[in-house]
Amino acid sequence: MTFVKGFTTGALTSFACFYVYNSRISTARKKYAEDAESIIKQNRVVISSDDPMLEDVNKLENQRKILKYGIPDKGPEYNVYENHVLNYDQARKIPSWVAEHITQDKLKGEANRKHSHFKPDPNLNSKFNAGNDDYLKSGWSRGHMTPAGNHKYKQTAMNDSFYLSNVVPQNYENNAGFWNRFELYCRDLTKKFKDVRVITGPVFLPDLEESEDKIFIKYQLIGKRQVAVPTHLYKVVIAESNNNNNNLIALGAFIVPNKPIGYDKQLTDFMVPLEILEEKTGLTMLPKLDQSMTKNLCSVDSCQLMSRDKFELYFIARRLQTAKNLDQLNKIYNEIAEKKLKPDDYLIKLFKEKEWQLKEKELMGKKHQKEL
DNA sequence: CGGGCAAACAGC
DNA sequence: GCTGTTTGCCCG
Repeated sequence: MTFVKGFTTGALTSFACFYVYNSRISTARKKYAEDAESIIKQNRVVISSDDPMLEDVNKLENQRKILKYGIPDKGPEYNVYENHVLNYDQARKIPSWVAEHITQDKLKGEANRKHSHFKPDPNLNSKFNAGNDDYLKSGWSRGHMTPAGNHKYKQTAMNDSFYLSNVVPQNYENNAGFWNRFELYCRDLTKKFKDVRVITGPVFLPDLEESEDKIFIKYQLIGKRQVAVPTHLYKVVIAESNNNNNNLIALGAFIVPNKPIGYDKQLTDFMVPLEILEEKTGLTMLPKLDQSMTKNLCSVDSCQLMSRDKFELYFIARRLQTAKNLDQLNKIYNEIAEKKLKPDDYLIKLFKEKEWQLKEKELMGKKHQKEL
């Protein structure tokens, strides 16, 4: 079947442009193009279904016309930072995924979050950037996707994680509690696995209990820029080791509600098949991974988060180290008894060291006052 | 570790 | 005068 149609001078020039500039046209293709050109010179364009090359040429010409003013741009496919890579969702003003590689070396170092500050990401199109004021007094915390604690080895890497391109509105209690323990668990995996890779991001899911015959996804928007509050957060964890020439790749996918999660819940309660996570996010997470070569993370590892006692002792230990005087030190230490926790040897040692240090300091202070 | 808030301060 | 940034102190 052959169609013959008239054409305008515009079509001729656009075709000529296409012909001149598209260097990808092969020699064989060139012949078709030349044929096409000779037909064009006769004021006719022939599109033939049994002439695939010519049809191709016409398709491309048509595409050029349709997209005369450019292709709608949803922003970069991904942005690269010192120690993480992410894709930013310009409509929701949050990342759609954040990828990172965790090793033991990266978890050691002097980088400290007190030297970092949340701020808009200067690498983004400012038109779509979120601001601190969007989060302020919104009722939601600024939750890191790749956590600050995964970048201890380098201050600039940690600073990068404080760009709001790496942040989503997260429930306070979830962020400080369950999610925090989840992140600690990921770091802990580096003790068993040489390489740990994690992809983290938001998910928007319908509340099936609330819906009846029709299903809706409902989510809050905060601030003047209307930053989207995800209903859930996900993590894909890939842990690898090659001990005894035996290459083990462990894979786990998790979807956690963006709300307080108690100690009664286990990490495995939130495990989902990767396919489900991919379906819900619209992302093929690991296109280059042969999944038949992987094992379930929670079958080769306990997937056990830190217990309540251990966790509370853990951050009491952190706070002990920041105590500035004996009064404060004792106050923090007394919390252990108040919460009916049993201090471990490490914590007792830490307290004694700090106590000695502060006593010394206060003694020096008094001596100094007397001299004056 | 994960966060916030308010006072003090600098700058226009 | 107001506004944005730093500092110190607070919590789970």
